Amino acid sequence: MNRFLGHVTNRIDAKGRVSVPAQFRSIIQTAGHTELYALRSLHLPALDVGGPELLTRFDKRLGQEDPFAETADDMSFYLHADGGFLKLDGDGRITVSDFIREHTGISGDVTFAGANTHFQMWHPDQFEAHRTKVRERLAEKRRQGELSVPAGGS
Amino acid sequence: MNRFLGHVTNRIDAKGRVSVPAQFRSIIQTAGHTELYALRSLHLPALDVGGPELLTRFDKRLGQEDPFAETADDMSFYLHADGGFLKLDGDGRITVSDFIREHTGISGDVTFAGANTHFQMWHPDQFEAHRTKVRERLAEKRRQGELSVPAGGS
DNA sequence: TGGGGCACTATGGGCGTCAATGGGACTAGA
DNA sequence: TCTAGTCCCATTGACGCCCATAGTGCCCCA
Repeated sequence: MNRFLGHVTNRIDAKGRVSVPAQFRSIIQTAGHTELYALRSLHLPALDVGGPELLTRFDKRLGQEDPFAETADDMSFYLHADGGFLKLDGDGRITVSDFIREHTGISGDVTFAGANTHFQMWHPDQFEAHRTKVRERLAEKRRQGELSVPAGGS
Repeated sequence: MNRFLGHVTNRIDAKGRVSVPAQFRSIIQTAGHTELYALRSLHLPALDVGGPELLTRFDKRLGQEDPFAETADDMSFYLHADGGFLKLDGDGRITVSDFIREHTGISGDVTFAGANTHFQMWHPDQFEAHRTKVRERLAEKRRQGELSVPAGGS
């Protein structure tokens, strides 16, 4: 399966390293990459991480904006200044830099959460809090009949 | 028959594994899959489980949402981060992870319940309680004449 | 119609592999 | 020379893969 799915929590060691879950790693390595592109999420205390093509994908969207509009400037700044690369070491670990810690509050453990085309890095507590909120919002929508379960068929 | 019907309770062994009922397994294996997609039910202490196409079906639903709205983000998080794959071993068993135990309260035994296009995993007691409640609700509705049972045929 | 045997499922357990983690040593830059 | 980053290796615990066994239902045949 070539999608990022599920979530795992790993420990940061004394040297500030943390193992990227093997399942996620294999997806990236299958694509032939040894680097990760990380971006601070706009509205969540989490990091969006993926292979280098993640940046490409965002860049493409940026290209569709009017280059003279303020939005394009903002997006470009956001992508290139507020994002960065993370190097995978030989054992599939990355170093948790201040760039990561500041935005996410991560200190001792990291929760890696799948997001289909990429994955996210969270402070375990923040992740749990967000999960609870998301479930509440969706349950509410469901109660209001705004969410219909897709019809089966097989 | 390619529908999930009935319910069975199986034991979790010392290694935390439990056999998926052969009846359910055969439906999934007939489709050529060795993986299961599991999702924590929004309103029940149960897991919704099915073949990978279950995720595809939900993904399709997600595609109908406005990608910039909060609901789309929530749904993606719910589907991709709060859901995950369960691997079937050579004997048709899955390991019951904390991911499952936390949400369902499952510890020693698991009740597998058919749900037509997919099936559910329950703590036996919770399942029994839910079953009783559902029957009561339906009986009440019927008493109020809100439920008409279609005439049987065949 | 009853008995024997076959097929299959659920369950238990051994064992090898791999992932996660910890730590030492080397290198380069300050 | 000291520090930070990298590379490499060791440990351990979890998990996948394999085989064994027991219980059960079904079928066939006498």
